[in-house]
Amino acid sequence: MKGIRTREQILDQAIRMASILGLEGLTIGNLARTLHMSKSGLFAHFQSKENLQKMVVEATAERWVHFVFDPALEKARGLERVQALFEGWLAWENAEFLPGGCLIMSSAFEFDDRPGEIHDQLVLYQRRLYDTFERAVRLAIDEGDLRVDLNEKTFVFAWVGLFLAYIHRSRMLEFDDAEQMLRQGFAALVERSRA
Amino acid sequence: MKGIRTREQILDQAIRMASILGLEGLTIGNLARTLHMSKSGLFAHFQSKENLQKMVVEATAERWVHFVFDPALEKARGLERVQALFEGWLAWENAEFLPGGCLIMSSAFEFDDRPGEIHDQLVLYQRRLYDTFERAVRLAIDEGDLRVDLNEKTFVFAWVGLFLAYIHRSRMLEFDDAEQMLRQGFAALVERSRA
DNA sequence: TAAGAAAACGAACGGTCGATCTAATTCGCA
DNA sequence: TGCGAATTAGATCGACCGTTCGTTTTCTTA
Repeated sequence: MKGIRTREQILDQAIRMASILGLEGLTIGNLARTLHMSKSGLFAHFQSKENLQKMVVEATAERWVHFVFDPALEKARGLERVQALFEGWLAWENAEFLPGGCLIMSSAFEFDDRPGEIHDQLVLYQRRLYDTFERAVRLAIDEGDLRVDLNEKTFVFAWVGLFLAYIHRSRMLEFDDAEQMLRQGFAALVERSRA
Repeated sequence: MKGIRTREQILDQAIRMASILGLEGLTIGNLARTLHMSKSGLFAHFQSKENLQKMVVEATAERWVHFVFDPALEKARGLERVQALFEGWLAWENAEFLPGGCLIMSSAFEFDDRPGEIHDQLVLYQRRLYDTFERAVRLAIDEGDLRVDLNEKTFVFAWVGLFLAYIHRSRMLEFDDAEQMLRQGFAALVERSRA
């Protein structure tokens, strides 16, 4: 019973560290030291490093659903829901439990050339994210908010691009106009996609 | 004399490996093994791991200038040069000497939360890339190819975003329509920016 | 071609990695 | 309260990390 609770705490901290150091930079010794635990005691909760990484990715994906997807689902289908996904994803990127930013996206760039189960798992969640967004855009078209000749894949491609450029500009270049440029870019994307 | 030549070969291979494994994933032992050298013999060329990483980044940036920037400079200022930068950067991303893709961009996502000299060096080159692109767009405006009310930062922000989305879609999601979507997205960006 | 410089080598260092034991502790529940 | 199970600690393993050392090989050139 207690084990489950501590495992949650471990995963919580592991997500924090992985968002900064990456899934490979995350080490069991460092994680245990931060949590004032022994390496072996922590290790017992997971059976391998790779398993820990998997669980970190899975727990992060679950949080994403709760933090970004579920609230947007409560909005009416159409442009309103698309906007909610946009705001939710942006808030997610800057959430206090992800000090290094969206772990799913940064892990994608980390593991794009490293085959294995983690890679496959990440691909799965990336595609779900695209599917989620494309479905919301498709509904916005059906609802009459966006142009009928709009390609939802094109829309989401540009959307993800703006988001990645935002991450790059805010985290790497440390320009403080990054959020403004993201919002402006997305607003323009929406405007030229309106019905 | 010979040392310089071997160091070039080492850096050549180091760039290859770093583009796949990242600057941290690159290890001296692995690099030496691949080149059929001893660790110590290779190490003598650089004085530390960090120094090797710095030289890898510097050598990559030099190549970028030769591969992307210089050819574009031979084009006439204006939209033609912007297009040349676009094509050059895309060819760079898929160049055979960068099997893992653009090292500058992937390193940026790797080091965005790791302070130090490498981070600062990367920031410098990132900003140069933005400056280069923005200057080319500015010239295209001055030449009358693009709208006078166009903000070159906004244009480049969207451009970089499309490029990052392309990397993500082609390398991570492994969708084969990535290049098509990039070209289509960039062409649309140019079209709505025309004078 | 012989001498000095440059380059590469092999062995070893302290440290950390993930992983595996056994022993001690703590927990849940009859 | 006490017992069995679940959980944590501690010691240790082999592998690899970056780094240093003294030595040997290879190159350069006088």
